[in-house]
Amino acid sequence: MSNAKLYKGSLSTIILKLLAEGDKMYGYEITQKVKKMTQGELKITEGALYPALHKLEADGLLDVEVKKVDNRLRKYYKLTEKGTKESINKLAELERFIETIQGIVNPKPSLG
Amino acid sequence: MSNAKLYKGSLSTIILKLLAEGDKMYGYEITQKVKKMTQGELKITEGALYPALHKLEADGLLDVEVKKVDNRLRKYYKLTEKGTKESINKLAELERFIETIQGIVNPKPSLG
DNA sequence: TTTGATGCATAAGAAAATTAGGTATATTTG
DNA sequence: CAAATATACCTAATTTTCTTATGCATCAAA
Repeated sequence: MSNAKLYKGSLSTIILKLLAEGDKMYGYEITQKVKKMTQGELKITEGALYPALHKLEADGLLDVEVKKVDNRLRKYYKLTEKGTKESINKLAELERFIETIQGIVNPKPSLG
Repeated sequence: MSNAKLYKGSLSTIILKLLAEGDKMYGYEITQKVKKMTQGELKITEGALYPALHKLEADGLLDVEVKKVDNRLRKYYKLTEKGTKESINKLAELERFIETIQGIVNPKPSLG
């Protein structure tokens, strides 16, 4: 279930971003959505996802709601107020990181 | 010596990229160059840098040459042939990773 | 009926950082 | 002159964050 090795540290940001879109989501749904959005490039492993979700919940960024659908359990997660704020921060941080990396990979001569 | 926290996994790629520019470099020089190129955004810690350099050397991607300048030791690193190839691969991988992340952070509606 | 998809979970291990030291020389600054 | 800062290397302990490998359960499809 894995592929890209470089996304270390960005998983929680990805989760927060998806949930900031509006709707609550459950774990499996997140893996499938990311897979689809990235054309299969990024396959989030369950061993990474569930601990990450639990940590975000423990940190007060997510609320959980358990539902039974088709006789199967789903744990729906949504952002708390704190989570909404944090998603904005994390997104900005990730975007700044990308710009920073771009500054190295594709530098402007004046700074190289 | 640290600041931006999201670059896990990209350090060796950064090192290879800088050395692919042409000139040999020594460790301290790399930290200073990255700091300058990123306007202080990315400060590579020595605890990360030196083990990374040693691993790249052990993997046959870098060659070392020790010099004494102003009565201080410098270990100059340069790419081996293998390292040159690997730098190209790693760079491409990093760029694909960035595109993938962009696809999530700034998705096209058709895939969202 | 057995494989694959859906849906959750955890434990052991690896990778890659941070943090916090250590050593030494040279320069700057109060 | 003494102390702080910059230059230059290093490593060990710890933490974070994954991967890999499981386990359990339901349901659909082959």
